[in-house]
Amino acid sequence: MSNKVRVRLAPSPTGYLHLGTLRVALYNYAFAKKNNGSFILRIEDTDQNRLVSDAVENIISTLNTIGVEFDEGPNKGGDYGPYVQSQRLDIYRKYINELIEKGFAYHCFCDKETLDEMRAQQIAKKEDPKYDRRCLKLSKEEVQARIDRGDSYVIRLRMPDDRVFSFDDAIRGLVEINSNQVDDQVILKSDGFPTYHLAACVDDHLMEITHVFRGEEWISSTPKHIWLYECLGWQAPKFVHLPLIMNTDHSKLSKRKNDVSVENYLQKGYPVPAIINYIALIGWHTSDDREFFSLEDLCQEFSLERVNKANGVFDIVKLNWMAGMYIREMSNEELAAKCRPFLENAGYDVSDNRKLLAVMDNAKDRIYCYSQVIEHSKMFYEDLTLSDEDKQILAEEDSQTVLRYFVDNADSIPWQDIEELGQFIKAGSKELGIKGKKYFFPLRISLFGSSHGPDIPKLFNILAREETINRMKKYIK
RNA sequence: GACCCCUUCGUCUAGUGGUUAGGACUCAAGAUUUUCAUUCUUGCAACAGGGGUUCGAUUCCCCUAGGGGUCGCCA
Repeated sequence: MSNKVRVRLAPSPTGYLHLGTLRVALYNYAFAKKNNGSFILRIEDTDQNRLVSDAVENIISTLNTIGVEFDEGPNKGGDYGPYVQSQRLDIYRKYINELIEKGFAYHCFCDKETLDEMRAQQIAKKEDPKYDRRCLKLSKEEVQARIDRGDSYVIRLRMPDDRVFSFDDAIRGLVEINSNQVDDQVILKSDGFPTYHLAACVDDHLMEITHVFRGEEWISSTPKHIWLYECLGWQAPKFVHLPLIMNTDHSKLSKRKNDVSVENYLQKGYPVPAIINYIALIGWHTSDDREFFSLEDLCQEFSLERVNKANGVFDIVKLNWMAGMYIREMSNEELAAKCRPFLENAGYDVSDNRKLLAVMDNAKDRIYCYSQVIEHSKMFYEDLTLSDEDKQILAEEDSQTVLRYFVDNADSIPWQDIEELGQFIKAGSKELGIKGKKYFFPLRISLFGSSHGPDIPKLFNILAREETINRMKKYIK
């Protein structure tokens, strides 16, 4: 076996790509790149009841748009396939049989009701709920008889008694757990599918995975996995238990309290690099004050030593700030390309490229995701709806004078240049002897639909001559 | 409840046996701007508590507390 680093992302297709899974993917990917290793995608679809039909598709396509590339995987191929667990059932069966033969695993015929009752009794007696191994006492003949009879059964892993399992976690260091705390885990379900524990261990070994990145919720079942490797005569990989991402109230990040699927953020039009950057920073940081990292930066800078131990709160406010920073860094052309689908979807005619770019320039400072471009551009593409208060302002004599002034001087307005527009507009104020709100409100209201908004010269520039004059004329009595 | 993991501003974090404990987000104030947004400046705000070890602990050790995770034929 080579020493080459091999890591895998092993999502179960029970939903769209989760923020937590994204972070594991990012760390895996960066770790692989940094160490010249391989990154593998493996689909863990052993729970047939919770499958979501288009989840695999979503997970792969989302990972693609994020930009993490796999060296091996379901639609990619590789020497260790298949990369979908439901296609590896015979492999698992083989090792399960081996475990049974060696006495490390046994048949269990207890049904759900029996187990529930057993647990209830144990809890009542203040004991730790654990399978009491009643089926372990069954003789070979009894077991065979019940199988022949067609009784439904599962296979359980027999954990050793009173043995301390310890492992050197890459993030936490030495972790020790006594086997007495660990249940005889079901490794083969009655539907013939293995559970995560068996499937993941077998696959990680067969696929020569060197580092297992996963959330810290797996720490307490790690003894099962170590034991499994031992029973099969295999060497366990290095475990890398990552801290969890939490809701603001410090509960485990959940659908109920946050948008947890990456899809949500993609749909809203958060810049992909911002999503990557923000998520990577929950639980990882360099030793300096830097906080902007591209995927490439991450691949260069990432190290396990700098992954935090403590859970991290997902703070949408900071994500929004960071996303806004990425948008402000974009050129108007880039932003237009990203926003175009949203604008077209809203039914706006964005064929005038000059106008589109000017609208983008204005929106850039005000949004943190592309979908928000609508609320900051609708006043340039739709007819304005004015409040009664604003209508009154426009009806005032000074307002009328201001509007008429610009309509009458349309020919001499320097429409192309914001600087010159500014000067022209200032000069108008002097000439009319109207200044401050009296001067600027009618302009902004008639052109923009609100007394608060972009600079007047920008408004002129965005709308250009024809539309500016038309909008003003509309409110001249 | 048992076991395991964790603990620096509200949040993400940097950091060291001796620092005014640093940065970022948020918030507040100010500047710029006719207004809004952006930008800039300043400010508020943390070493969970108690014992040790030490000349000296935020930093090392122990205990307590708090938070989180696990205890499924889910992953």
